[in-house]
Amino acid sequence: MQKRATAEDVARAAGVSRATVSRAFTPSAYVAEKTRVKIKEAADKLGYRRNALARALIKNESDLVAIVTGQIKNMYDARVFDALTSRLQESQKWGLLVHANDDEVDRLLNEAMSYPVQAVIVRSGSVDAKTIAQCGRLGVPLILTGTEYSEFEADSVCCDNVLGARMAVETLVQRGAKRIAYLGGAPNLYSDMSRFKGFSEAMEQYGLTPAFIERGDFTFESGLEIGKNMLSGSDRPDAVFCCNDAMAIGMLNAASKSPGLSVPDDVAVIGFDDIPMAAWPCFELTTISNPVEPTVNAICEVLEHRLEFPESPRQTVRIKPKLMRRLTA
Amino acid sequence: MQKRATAEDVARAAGVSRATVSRAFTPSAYVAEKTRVKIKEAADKLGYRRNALARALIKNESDLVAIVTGQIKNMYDARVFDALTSRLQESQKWGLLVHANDDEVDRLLNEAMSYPVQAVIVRSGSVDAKTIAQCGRLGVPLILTGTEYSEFEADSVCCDNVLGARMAVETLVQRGAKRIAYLGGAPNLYSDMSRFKGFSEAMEQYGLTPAFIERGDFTFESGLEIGKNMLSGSDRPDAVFCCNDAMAIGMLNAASKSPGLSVPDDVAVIGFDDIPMAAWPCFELTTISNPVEPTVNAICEVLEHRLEFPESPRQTVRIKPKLMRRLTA
DNA sequence: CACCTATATGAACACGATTGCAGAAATGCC
DNA sequence: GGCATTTCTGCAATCGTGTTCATATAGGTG
Repeated sequence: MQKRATAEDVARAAGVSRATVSRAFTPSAYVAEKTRVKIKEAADKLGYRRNALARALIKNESDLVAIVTGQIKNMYDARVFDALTSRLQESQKWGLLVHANDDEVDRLLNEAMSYPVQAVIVRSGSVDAKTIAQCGRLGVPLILTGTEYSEFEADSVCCDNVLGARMAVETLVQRGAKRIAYLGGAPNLYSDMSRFKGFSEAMEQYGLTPAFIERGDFTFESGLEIGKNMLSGSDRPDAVFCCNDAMAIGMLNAASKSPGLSVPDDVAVIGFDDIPMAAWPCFELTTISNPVEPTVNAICEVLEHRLEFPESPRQTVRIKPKLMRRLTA
Repeated sequence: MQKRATAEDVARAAGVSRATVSRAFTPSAYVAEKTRVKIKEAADKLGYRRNALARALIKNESDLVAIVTGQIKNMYDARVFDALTSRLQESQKWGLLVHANDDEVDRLLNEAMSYPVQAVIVRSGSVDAKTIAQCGRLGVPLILTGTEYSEFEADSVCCDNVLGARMAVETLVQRGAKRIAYLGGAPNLYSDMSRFKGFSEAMEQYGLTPAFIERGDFTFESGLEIGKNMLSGSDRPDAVFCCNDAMAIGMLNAASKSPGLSVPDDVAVIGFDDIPMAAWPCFELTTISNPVEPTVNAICEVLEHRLEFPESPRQTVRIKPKLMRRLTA
């Protein structure tokens, strides 16, 4: 195994000083065109690349961005992640991956902070106040997405969940639903809290009380399981608002297993997110779209703004959800 | 925005030299216990973390591993990615994400090589000989997964696709299928090539000729579209081997849209991968499992072995597929 | 030719850490 | 106390690069 070629090696090969090699790779620097060509050739021959670590050390710009993500449980997470990393790369930033369950976020993020990342994007999991303070102390901006912590010094980008849930209830009410059920996720998660808030507000506004309030874990399986119970009794709801599409599709499956129960006439189902699967002909799920592109764009814009103006007041961007009307509601 | 505290700052605060601070954070070094405590306290107060970049520069161990991945199109990709990153972290390695379409892999990987990563794991996309040579020249081991390039100097970990496809054909033949169709992906992809090879070999062995040979793009939509055509004619197949589950589920949907066609009696369907969705009660897809855990474990073992013995001969690990018998075949 | 300016280059320091070497302090033994 | 040994600490060099400063060279002008 050979060692990486350094600027020193290139300098020797090209018969110049190390400083000149450095300049040959810096667009704005004074280097005679002839020298530059000579250096680039020598560099090519040796397979030289500038050492990003040494460079970052000096310039204090590592071009690294930590991306904190939990387990990717469904295609919605996958798509956001995908779009985000790809978009970051376009702005010459590299994602340093921190894969953590909720209870590990703090420990792992702390370890990752050994790398002087230029920002931390938290896509999931909860971050505690101490960690946030730590980021602040290290001068690393923090961007929270999919959640919102109004108490803390961090930017955030998030779907307007309250509005989305309201739209869902409205859609169900317009179909004539009276006994509407709520199927959420773990109540400590922001997405459950905020969607439940929108749901409750809208219900109250229409003078309705929830037929059921149940919580799963955002997976298909939990939607199916809870759905089976919910739809089997004589007091079954005539509509269900599910906090994400995976659970909604589980609910649809539960409905199709219940004999003599048709969707949407006997029970309407509406989801949240609009994953590609929702549009599949076997589901045709009506859902509230939580649009990926705008979210990712907003994240990157907030990031770039923050890097340029570190002291600017913190931002909270709310992405507007959109009703995707299909067959189930 | 404040600056990061450095070892110098801690040294001043604790009244010792920078060297001693460094030693306080090195488990095996000679430091008086009292001094170590004093230093740790000062470090805590200042929010000091060792700068991983400076450390990597000296020790020539960045603990970074480049992970090259294409677009995450389905849950199989997502699960592998998930498991891989999480597993890497357990061995104190950090993933540097390179998100690239097939035609960008070379360019982006080259850029990423500015960071002295300790290895490159390529999960998708094709890498050309020049890039592989470049990795070799930089002394960075390359691990290919999901593909195999026997010509190149790289380790690889891959499902035994030939065997898996054979098992699929066998399963269909045992049900009495005679007119078996093949639904693959782009023929330049290793997964299509190798699965087609296994399919063809098994068909020949049983004295059968393929009823259809079609290729989609590994998405649900392409399975649905091709399925509609394939199943509508009078010469329709009595069984279909699909190269992945997403297309197989598209095919199932096409079948359910074809009046009077029942699965598996009129047409059996078998997939590949065993994504969680395959087990959902609405699909119950029989499929060839391409197990995630063993794959990821193998990748990490190969990686660790390679880092410890850089000069050892290159390895090719084949992961054994497994038949998951459900209702569709 | 003398002089000035614009352009090229190299020497040297900086970034934040690790580590070999040597000297200082502490300890043990006679 | 004198001396050897062990434990601890600081100095200084090092990793690979960027950048300032000073100097050297080329080119133009009178």
